[in-house]
Amino acid sequence: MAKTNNKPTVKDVARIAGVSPMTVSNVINASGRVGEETADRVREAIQQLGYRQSTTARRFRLSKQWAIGLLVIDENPNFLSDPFTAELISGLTNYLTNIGYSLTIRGIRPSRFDARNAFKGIETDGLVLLLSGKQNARLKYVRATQELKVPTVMVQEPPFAGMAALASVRQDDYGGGALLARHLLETGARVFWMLVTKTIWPALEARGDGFKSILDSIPGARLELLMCENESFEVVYKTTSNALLLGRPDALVGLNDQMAISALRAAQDHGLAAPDDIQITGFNGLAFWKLTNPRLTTVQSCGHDVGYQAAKNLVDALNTGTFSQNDMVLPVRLYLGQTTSSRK
Amino acid sequence: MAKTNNKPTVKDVARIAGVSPMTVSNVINASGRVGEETADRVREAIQQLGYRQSTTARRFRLSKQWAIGLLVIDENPNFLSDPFTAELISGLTNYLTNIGYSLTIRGIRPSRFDARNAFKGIETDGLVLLLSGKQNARLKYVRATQELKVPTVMVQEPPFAGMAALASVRQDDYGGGALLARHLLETGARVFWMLVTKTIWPALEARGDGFKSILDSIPGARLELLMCENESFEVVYKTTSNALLLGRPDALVGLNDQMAISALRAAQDHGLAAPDDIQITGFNGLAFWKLTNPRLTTVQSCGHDVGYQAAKNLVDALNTGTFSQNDMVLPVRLYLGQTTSSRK
DNA sequence: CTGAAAGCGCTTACAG
DNA sequence: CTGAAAGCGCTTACAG
Repeated sequence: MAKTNNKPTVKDVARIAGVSPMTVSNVINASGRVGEETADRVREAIQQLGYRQSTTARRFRLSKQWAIGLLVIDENPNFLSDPFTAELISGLTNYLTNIGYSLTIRGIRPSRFDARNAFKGIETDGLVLLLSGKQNARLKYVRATQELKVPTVMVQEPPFAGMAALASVRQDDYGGGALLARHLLETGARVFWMLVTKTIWPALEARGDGFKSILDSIPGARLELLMCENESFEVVYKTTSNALLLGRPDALVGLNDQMAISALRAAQDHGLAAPDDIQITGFNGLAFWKLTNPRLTTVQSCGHDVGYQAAKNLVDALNTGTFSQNDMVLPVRLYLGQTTSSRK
Repeated sequence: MAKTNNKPTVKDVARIAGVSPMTVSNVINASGRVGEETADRVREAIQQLGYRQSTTARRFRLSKQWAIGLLVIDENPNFLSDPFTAELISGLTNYLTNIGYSLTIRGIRPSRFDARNAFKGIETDGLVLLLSGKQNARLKYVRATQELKVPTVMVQEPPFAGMAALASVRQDDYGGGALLARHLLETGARVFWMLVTKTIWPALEARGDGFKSILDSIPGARLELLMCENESFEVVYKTTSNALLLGRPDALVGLNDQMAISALRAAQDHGLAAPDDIQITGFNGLAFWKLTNPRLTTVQSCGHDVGYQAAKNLVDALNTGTFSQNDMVLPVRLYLGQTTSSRK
């Protein structure tokens, strides 16, 4: 077959330099078993021809991709606009880029998930999973990804039992929820409304569960759920606003900052001031949180670290054959803002 | 050489189905020149073996990647936290995923840019460029990318003359800046402080230039630049705060919403209320902007559309050989919020 | 230190 | 409708 394009190859370089292709290969990959003089000749030929190594051919030959896939299962196609996800991806790429790996991101909407086609065109050395949905749905996604037979790290998700090629890296969302509950209880709050959405994210669930766990032992403490169709400003605002027509909690609990702020706006428009009339807490404390007014009481997430550690754990597993740590849990910390009272 | 792994190949499928490898290939790629019965036998064999086509081998064979690269030149390694960039990427992936392409993102810090190594490991059918820095630095990046010899689209950047394999897709930032200036002039404002950063983004420059262009013909109108080391909350807050000790403009002009809000907080802490004591405008109106309080007067960007059109334009060029449009400019619109006065 | 041979998995002409 | 041959660009044993 005729060449489809005229890019120079190792063969061309070899001819110009008067050596064999594998000597060229050795020079490029710095194997160090080439004479200095020969290597110089090869480098000159590379310059002269403008030769660039074909990554595709190399990947093919070595059946190694130097690439990690990130799979996000989200109903929202614009999942990058979530600050935690953006931080997570930053952490992943910061680690991977340094060691010459690239990250391939794929977002799939659960309603369109099809085990046969979901991973078409994806070929990576490892996989990072950010899953949403009910436990059995998440298990389904994990089972499907296992067919790719590559080491996999789930982020923001507790481990599944009995899957060796699968590790977890997550932050202590449960503990963060507990921190918020203790703080609010100390201010005297007893009646709580928690904003939840139909899309289930295990991390958000953990925050909620951590919060509830503290209330259980407190007499008089009461938690109600405000179910929002999705986490857009409009929906959270409207849902909160409607609920406030019928009652008023001591505190509104958002499972992330966006929802907390949306609810805060609704409360303000009902003439309620934070923290005196109503308290509000969020979760994440990333990027835009510093711009919130009043500054939100929140738990500072470590999305970047979760991504960084997930990538590190995964690449280590690629190199050693096993995960050094099967469930990594990173700490979070409470940040007191202006939307909760000081101790009463 | 022995096989490095035991994944089934077309050969294995062919043997089981009792056909030749190219018949398997024809079935997989639905060439349609295979008898129904034979095709069924092949599909059964695929099922039985759990065969998955090797994307790498296919890419290698056809020297086509079905992949687009996004190159971001940014001093900030966490460039994903910028709402516009996140929207842009959403737009790119939304278009690309639908047609079976993937997006490879690479962020490079200008100080570390090295033409020889910048694109190591990147092999894509096309390139999208989001550049920062001075004009001649940007030109340098573009020249370097041209060595990859793939069609390239610059986003948020006006076209460079005389480069055929290069097109531009951007929004009307200049016009957006002009909209804001006209609006502020109508409120009676004459003295403006514009928040600028050391890192030069052509889009932000265009916003500033558009703004200035309107002031030029207005007697008494005065523009001063507040130079911020970077666009973090802390720096913009501090810079604005220091400046407010020495004077007070009629309006603060942020070239994006983040900076505008940061400046607004400084103004508030100086006892200035918007819009009565001081007016403030932003730019972008994406994601978190709805959460701003008071709601910022801004220009609504279309980062998603810019990304979507850039991807479409690029893939069309891949298929046809030339760009149908060399400079696409998308419209923006003014959104009046609560940080500017109504007409006086 | 350097090279001739073989092959990674796939698909495009070209025959039949 | 189906197949035998060739080759995409690279690198790993294996010789010398």
